[in-house]
Amino acid sequence: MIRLEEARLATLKDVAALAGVSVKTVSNVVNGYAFVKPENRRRVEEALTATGYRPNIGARNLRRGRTGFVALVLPELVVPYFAELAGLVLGAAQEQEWNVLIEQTLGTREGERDTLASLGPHMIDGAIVSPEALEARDFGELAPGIPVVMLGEHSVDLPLDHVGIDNVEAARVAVAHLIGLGRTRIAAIGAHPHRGTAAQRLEGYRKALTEAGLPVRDDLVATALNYHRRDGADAMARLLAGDEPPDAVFCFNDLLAVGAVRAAAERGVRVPADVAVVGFDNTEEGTYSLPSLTTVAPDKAAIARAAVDLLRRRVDDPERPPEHVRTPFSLEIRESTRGGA
Amino acid sequence: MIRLEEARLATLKDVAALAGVSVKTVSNVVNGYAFVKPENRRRVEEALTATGYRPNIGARNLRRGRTGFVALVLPELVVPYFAELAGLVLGAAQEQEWNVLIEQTLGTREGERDTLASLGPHMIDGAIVSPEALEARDFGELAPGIPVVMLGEHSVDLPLDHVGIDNVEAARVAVAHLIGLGRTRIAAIGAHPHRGTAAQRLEGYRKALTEAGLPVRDDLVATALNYHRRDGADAMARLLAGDEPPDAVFCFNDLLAVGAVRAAAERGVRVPADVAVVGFDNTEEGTYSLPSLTTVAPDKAAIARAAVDLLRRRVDDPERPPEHVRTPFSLEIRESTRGGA
DNA sequence: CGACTGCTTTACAACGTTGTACCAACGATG
DNA sequence: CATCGTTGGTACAACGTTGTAAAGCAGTCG
Repeated sequence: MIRLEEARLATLKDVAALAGVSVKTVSNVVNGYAFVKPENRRRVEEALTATGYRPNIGARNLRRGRTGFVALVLPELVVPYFAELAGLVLGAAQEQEWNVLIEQTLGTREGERDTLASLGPHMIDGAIVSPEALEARDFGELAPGIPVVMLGEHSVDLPLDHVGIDNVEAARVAVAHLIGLGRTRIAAIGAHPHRGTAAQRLEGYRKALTEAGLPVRDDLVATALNYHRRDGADAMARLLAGDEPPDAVFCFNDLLAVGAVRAAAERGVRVPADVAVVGFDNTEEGTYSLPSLTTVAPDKAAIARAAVDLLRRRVDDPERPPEHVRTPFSLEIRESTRGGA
Repeated sequence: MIRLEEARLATLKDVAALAGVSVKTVSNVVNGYAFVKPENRRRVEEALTATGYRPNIGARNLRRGRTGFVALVLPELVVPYFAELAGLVLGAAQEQEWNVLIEQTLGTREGERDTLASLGPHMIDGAIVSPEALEARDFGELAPGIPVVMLGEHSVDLPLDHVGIDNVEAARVAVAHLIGLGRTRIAAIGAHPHRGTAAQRLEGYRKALTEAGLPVRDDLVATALNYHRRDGADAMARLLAGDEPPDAVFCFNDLLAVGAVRAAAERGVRVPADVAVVGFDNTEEGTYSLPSLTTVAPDKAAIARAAVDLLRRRVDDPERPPEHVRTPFSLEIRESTRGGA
């Protein structure tokens, strides 16, 4: 049963020798060029399967000037939203015959800059970037002219393609839902000095309160420097320790919400009876948590698809004007804002 | 402020022309060759920064016969264990100057085979594979001689490098913990016909019961064809509907455990009072869930590091005998098996 | 002073692929 | 019969890089 594999992989040259034609003819067959004599085509195809030929992508790309790789630059895979999104982007990219290089920036400006710098310009055809702390000048690090699609909101106002939901409106809807439940001391968790999405969600939060004639109280806006469960728990603990603790909390992502729920439970504060909680991202974790999470649900599949489509079009035509795609979202109402346990 | 970027990226030739030396001398400087006259080195370095030269990875790899890419083949990024692991592998690979190509197989044999086949042999230096349904013959799809490191247990007995914890022992420890709480009707969730790890964890489960003189009852072993939250919930529902419902459950991963806890809660069954629950993987989700999850905690960082190290050594010396690395684990005891709510 | 040694640099080929230019048949057209 | 367009095929160069071999130039030794 021991089978000696040929040490070297077959190249066009090997196939050509076996089929008795020129290298270029084999290349033509491989690339589906029309004008090849049927007889020769057959011979080449036989030789192709006989040798188990696989094209050398590197060499092909060197010649063609394309790499077949795109980078997906995101903060952290351990954040379920990004893990889910990455999975969907992987799928969408596969349809474009693109391989995806996932790069983690860890959410810091340093990390984002290093990543952009390290992505050799020759390495990728383009990049899908989900920035957290990126600023305009950081884009100088990207190789000149690399096609980029941005995900989520970004404060930097660059002429780049962009995909995202209407964060202001989504936040407004979420908070309006809480107001509709009769809650009046509604807190927000997730304010952040440098994050574009944070600013927008905060704006939506304020808008909803104002529209309902409720005061916007600074002591009910909790900052979170990261968006992990721990940060949500810490923020909730601070809010609950205040003089007038909130009766509802709008968290800027599901992880913060999970942490907030946990912190509440640890203090004997019931969700939703004492505090209603809304999250953001509709990660699967929130549908099984106790209580399950009411959350803003962006259409992640649509985001992934749109991002890859946009990148494809940008790569094919670098001169086209930048496009902004708004993807839909919905509000998933679950136990954390409902009567149920 | 408009800056025209040069259309073409600088190549060694451009740098050489600017510095007034040969292409090879520039290459030597770039690669840190020792014997370059200081004067020339200085000139080259100036030209290097002046042109903003970045090596063309594709061309370099074509020449060197290495690609600088490794594939990480895993079932699904939405499974937190794999997301966490992927993040760690990304970090470890970065230290080896490797770029990581993440491929999702979706846990099916088809997916795993397609993935292996699509990874052009020229595309990667090696692969780290976390198989779920893979069988021995599928490895024929991998290009002959591609270095592979396997993660987790695999039933296929191939001469491959391998990293994983002692699943039998880990499962035994987990179940022994439940027995130590005085539980006697201990169920298992996660049996699977084709999964190597499932078989091993089941063996550990049986071993612990037998050692304690408890009967192994087939009606307390629940199959899960996937390891998602939904599968855990379904399995738990089936168990609770039985004649003698369990007073403890050992789940083969944390997602199953989360689903099981949810299903119990929906039926008014208290965790841990009525049913104690143990998970596996120590995902962060389990530390914030209500109740928090007692779980087997593999050292994921150690796994990632070992996998990358092993792959590096295999790439450097394809002839070395396969190595099996056992990474440590611990049992994290939390609320789901403790007195607390 | 010739030969050897060690440093420094260069020209050239090669990795595997594809675009360009060109050549050779062939049948159809003038 | 000369010409032309179509079809089928090939040789060569080039993408950007690095290994090899070899050459130039010191200085040193016998």
